[in-house]
Amino acid sequence: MYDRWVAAGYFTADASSEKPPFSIVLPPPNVTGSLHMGHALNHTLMDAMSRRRRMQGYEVLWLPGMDHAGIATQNVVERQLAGEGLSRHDLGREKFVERVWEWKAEYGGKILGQMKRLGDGVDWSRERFTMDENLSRAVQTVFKNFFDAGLIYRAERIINWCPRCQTALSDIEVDHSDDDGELVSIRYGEGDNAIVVATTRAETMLGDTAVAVHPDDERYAHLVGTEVELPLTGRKIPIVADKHVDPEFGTGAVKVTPAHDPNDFEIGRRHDLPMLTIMNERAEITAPGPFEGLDRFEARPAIVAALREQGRIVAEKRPYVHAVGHCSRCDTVVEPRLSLQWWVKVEELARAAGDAVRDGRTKIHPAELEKRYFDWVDNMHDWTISRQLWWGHRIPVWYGPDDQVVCVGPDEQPPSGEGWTQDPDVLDTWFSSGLWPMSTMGWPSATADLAKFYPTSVLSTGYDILFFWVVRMMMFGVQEMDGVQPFDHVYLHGLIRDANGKKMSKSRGNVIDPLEWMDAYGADATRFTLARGANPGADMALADEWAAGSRNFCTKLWNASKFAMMNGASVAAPLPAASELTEADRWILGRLGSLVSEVDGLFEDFQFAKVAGALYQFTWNELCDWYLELAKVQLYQGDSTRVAATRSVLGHVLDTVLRLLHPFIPFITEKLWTALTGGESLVIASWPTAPAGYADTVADARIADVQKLVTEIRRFRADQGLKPGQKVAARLSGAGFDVVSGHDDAIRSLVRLTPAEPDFAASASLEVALAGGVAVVELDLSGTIDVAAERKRLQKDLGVAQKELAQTEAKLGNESFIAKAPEQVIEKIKTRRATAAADIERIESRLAALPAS
RNA sequence: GGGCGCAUAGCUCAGCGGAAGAGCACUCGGUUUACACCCGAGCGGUCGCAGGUUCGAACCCUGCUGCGCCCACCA
Repeated sequence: MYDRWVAAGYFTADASSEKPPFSIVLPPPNVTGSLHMGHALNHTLMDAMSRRRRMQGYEVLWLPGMDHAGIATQNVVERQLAGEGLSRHDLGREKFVERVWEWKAEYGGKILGQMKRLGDGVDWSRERFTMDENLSRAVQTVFKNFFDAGLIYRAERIINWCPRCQTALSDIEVDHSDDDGELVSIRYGEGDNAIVVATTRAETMLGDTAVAVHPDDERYAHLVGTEVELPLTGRKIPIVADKHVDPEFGTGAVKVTPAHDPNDFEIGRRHDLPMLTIMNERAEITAPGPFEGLDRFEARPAIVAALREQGRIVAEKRPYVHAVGHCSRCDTVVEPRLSLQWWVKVEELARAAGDAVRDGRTKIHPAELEKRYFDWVDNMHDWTISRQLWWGHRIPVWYGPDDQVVCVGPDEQPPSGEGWTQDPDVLDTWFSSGLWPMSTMGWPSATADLAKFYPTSVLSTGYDILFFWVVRMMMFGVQEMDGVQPFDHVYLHGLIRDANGKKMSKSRGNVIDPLEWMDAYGADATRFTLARGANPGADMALADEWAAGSRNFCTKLWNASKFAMMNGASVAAPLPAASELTEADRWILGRLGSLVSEVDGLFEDFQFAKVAGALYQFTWNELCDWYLELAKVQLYQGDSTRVAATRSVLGHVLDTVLRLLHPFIPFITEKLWTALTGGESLVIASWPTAPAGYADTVADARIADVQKLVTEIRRFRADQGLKPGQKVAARLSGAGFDVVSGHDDAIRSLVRLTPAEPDFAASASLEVALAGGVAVVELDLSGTIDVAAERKRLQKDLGVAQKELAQTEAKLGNESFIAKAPEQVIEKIKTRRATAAADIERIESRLAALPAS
């Protein structure tokens, strides 16, 4: 079925169309990735939005693609090489990159096949990859533009370095965790001049170029400006005063290693200290001496031991838990490292990205998350964009023989001649994925796609990615598209958790695989489950039961449709006029109209869980539980006109429900709808509008009374221990019944009541308060009535009514309430009091009339 | 350490100023001619705790407790 949709071109967008555009770019999954529940959720919602818009007559573009995922992909291929006993250096850069492309061709993009299984209606003719030629061109263009505008610069800074991946990491590629460390106190200097510092990183002391204390710290005031001898090195280093130092922590004196610690780097800059690098890119000690060549974690105990030998350790090691950064890819402890990197100056860009939301050009849903967006945008640090990898977009900068630096635009020739070399680094993956909404549509060329579909309508993603991806797209888009935001709406869904509310993760082993769910429950049920849980910005806990419930719903829909079609449901004839229909017909059509409006409103508000809930409720509780049952009476006992009308109503209601459900449940609805209507495909069918002219408050009230009467009789039967199928003779009467007497057949059929014969002798009776008055139901229980059960029931009802009376009287007796409450509220409470009083009277007389048990 | 959010029926969640709701689970009853992946009936909550505002608070304010997420350079 999916292949037929694709082949028919339903998902292929036409940029020259006259229809209004609706566009979504798929957040590109990593080329190494496979479908997890978070994807399944997001894809379901994007698919639902785009399917609905397509049915509404929009020209829909849902553009798919993948991210080259620099570090992740390079790691995968390097691991593969390691299996062959090779490293990337054995192959060399060019061969290695070739190898990555081969890997991509063979194993990459597994997720795309999984998307088809889910039913994603994406435009496959426009599939993109961040390393595609045009996307690379976009990257180069932006780099050049930023470079020329001074928004990109090269600087030596302390950066997070992964000694295993051998690359710089951006802030977001570093995970912090509280690790156990040991704080050791080391005495620098001798005698009166001595000062004790505390550190968890003793090995960096070889690179110390100062000791810092707080300017107001009187303990050390006399030492500021003097020098101490750095143990093990014989170097003299100054003691400086810096407000960064916390006098309360440790000894109040801190060793300063500007080349290996971000804080110390800042202190070093403030005091113009030398930046002494003592570790190489593999985090091995390079300082000459006995420790040279040792790994940082070997050097630490070695240096502590050497210091102890000299009597420099003044306090024993003390366990200390502190936050330590880890590489998000390989979990190696990050090493701060002084290095020359390319940076994006974010201040202006971030402000513009913030303004786009402040001005309402881009709306974030749910709006509460705007606060987080502003927090992030207003406090952004400059962004390190160079990565010491081979897989990615190479930095388009060439260095010449006389320290020349040339940035090469996409249509320019790199400088040639002796001594020119290109920067060996590649760009951060987010640099290219941040251009996604533009680059996928052909930017920097002025393409038809760009004209038609940019800015995109909605960006849908998890709130966890708001900061690093959404913000970047906003910065790039606003900057490069003359201030036009990349999307009108940002919808943020929650995170998926397991049944215990824990985050799903491979290490916890609590991951639910959407593919397994699709095997077990079907793609439709999987999608519907996710939709039912999608409250904006709120996390959802998943369990198999939810999927089973959705599967049951799909089965219910199937059975109900089958039943309707077996009974001739059809859309061949137009819906008869309201005057030719029964109250039951008008009721369901009126409810259907409300449902359509409700669903539309909720969809516009990104309230997917509520859309799904409303459809579930209507289909199961109104259509199946009531209308189909009422329709049976019309179909089996009605005349030919009645039968034809009922078939038409059934057909139209079912038709509309299938259309409304299609965005969430595409496969089953397509199958049922084409069978019902003979139409080509529901994918290109029109979105329903509320059937006009059928809403009927009188019919609604009548059916509500029928429902109440039926429910009460059922309750009575259950209390009396009657078997559901057992037929009981009954006489129905009373003012309340007179109003709904037109539904006599339906009521009797729903509660298995047979007509009262001439010799009818009631042994039990029941009074039901309806909107139209009290209905009296007299039943022949052949003389046997469970008086105890009946008394119990009546007493329970009496208790409820008495409580209600007491509550309402207390309220109405409250002078302040009467003085200040709005009129409608008081009226409502008066009505409640009257109803309660009448109920009490009725129930009491019933109780009095009961024979003693 | 800073910021944000959440605490409502056994579970997952709606409701966010005027009568405590849904689905699932549970109990009871069912050979009702679409469906047992079903039908019907029922049980189940001083809305985390303590104050305050209000005629009225699950809903607004303050504090506390417990979770969760994001950010973060306290050696």
